[in-house]
Amino acid sequence: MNSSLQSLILDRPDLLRSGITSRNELLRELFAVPAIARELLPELKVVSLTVNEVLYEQGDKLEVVYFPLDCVVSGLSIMEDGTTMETSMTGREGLVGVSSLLGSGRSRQWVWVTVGGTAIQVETKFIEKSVLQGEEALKALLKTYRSLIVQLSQRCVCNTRHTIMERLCCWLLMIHDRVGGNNLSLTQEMIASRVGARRAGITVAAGMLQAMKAIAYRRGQLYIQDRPVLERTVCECYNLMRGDYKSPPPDYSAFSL
Amino acid sequence: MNSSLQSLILDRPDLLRSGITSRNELLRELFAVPAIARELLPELKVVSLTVNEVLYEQGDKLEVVYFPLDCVVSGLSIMEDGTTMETSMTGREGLVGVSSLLGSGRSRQWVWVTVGGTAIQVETKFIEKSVLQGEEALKALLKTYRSLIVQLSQRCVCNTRHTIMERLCCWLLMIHDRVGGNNLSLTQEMIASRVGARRAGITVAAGMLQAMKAIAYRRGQLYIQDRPVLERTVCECYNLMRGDYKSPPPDYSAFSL
DNA sequence: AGCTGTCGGTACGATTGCGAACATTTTTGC
DNA sequence: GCAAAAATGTTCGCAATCGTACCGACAGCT
Repeated sequence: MNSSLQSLILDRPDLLRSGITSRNELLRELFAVPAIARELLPELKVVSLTVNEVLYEQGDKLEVVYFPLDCVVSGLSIMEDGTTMETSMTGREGLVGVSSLLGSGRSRQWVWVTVGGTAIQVETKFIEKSVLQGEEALKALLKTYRSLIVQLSQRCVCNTRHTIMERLCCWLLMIHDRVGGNNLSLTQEMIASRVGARRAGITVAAGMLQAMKAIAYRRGQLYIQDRPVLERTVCECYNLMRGDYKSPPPDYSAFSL
Repeated sequence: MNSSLQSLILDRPDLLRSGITSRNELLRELFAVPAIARELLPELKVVSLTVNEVLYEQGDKLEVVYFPLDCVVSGLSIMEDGTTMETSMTGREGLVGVSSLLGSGRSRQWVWVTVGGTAIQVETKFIEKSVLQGEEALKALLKTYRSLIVQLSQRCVCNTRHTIMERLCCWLLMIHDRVGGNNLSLTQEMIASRVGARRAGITVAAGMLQAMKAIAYRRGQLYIQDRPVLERTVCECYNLMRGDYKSPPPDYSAFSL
């Protein structure tokens, strides 16, 4: 990173605090190109996203995109009967609102925050500009498209053929990968809407995981107690999806939250 | 279309016969840009794809892509237990092998031909060149990414929450949209592997559709007898996916097959 | 004509998960 | 402190689907 860029960053204590330069993998990749970094940097905004916050409704114009730092955002389909189902999740490995780029610019889904935290918000037009500027940004963004496609395909398979128990493990591991910590604020109701099952179904499966000492659960607080147990219980789907965003093990010791 | 382009096409009776200039919607869009048309035209190859032909295996390098004209190609996941499931299908509205563009260039899935027919084959590198050349090609291709994402999301929901009957209707309508005709060569075994159900389950559902006079079935030959009945029986998913590739009603009268 | 493999129809028990309750406990708001 | 709301635990009957198997019909081949 050259010195003019360095000074630009030093002017933004908010960004420094958020750990922007390394916590979102896609953003880090974009910033590896100095020209893009210089152009995007002044446009970044650190925002705090809270659980159940709605980022886009179906049909909304996508005017901003988000690079999650430690939050997880879900793409939800809401069916005619009112039940909701998560089809994808995005965390620090990707970008929320990719669909906005160079297209109709309207959301096809509801996009809700599943795990609250911090994200970098940028107006879509600035990202678009980077994409058209050079091959690097385009490649990085196409990679997130592909990542999304892999996730969607596998979840399609998983939801059709695997048990609630397996799907729950899968989902928990995916969340765990995206959040830096073992404590998760998640109600069973919420998990149910994400995994695509009844709340009562989650209660039973989560109960078994508790009995196996894999997780501990208490009123909206879920603690990942023994991840290896989850990894042994999960179906093949997890590893296939994981392979696509394989990231270095989270290490946040460098950041003061 | 300017005259030099015209003469280029006239030099290729094979392409003319295949109806290339209008039968694949994405290709038509790309050809609207004269520069791209001029560059791609000499590289196009008309190929005939037969049922169950494997276009890519998982891990294959994607060296060619296909623009289906009247065939349908499926992206399949093969699970550890050997069962297969379709997660996406592509016909004349799109491009097979999009994932190849500007990325690892390796397939993440098995890609099989579900309905045989004709397609235009192009080496990946030529398409890549077009994409990097101007915004139009990029936009057109990103649109197919989005289309794929919409299909995958909706199938994710559909497979999880809807009955085999609804899913079967959905799948048949999607195939029907992509093929110019009411006669389909499809065994129940094959449909089962696409819809993600047992063969016996398909027999029952297809039996009901026969009783409703929606389809007629005889040893690997399926005839769409009354499409409106299918449309009344299908779940909301079909229309949501359909909305994304809404194309003019197929009219092949202009082509001699 | 006879053999063989494919395809479709059918059956049956087992299982999973659903829909809809209701009970209990904890948190929250007043 | 108390009522209301939220979160979890539990139950029951039922529908959908699975796994598996068997049978008959048909098509292609010799």
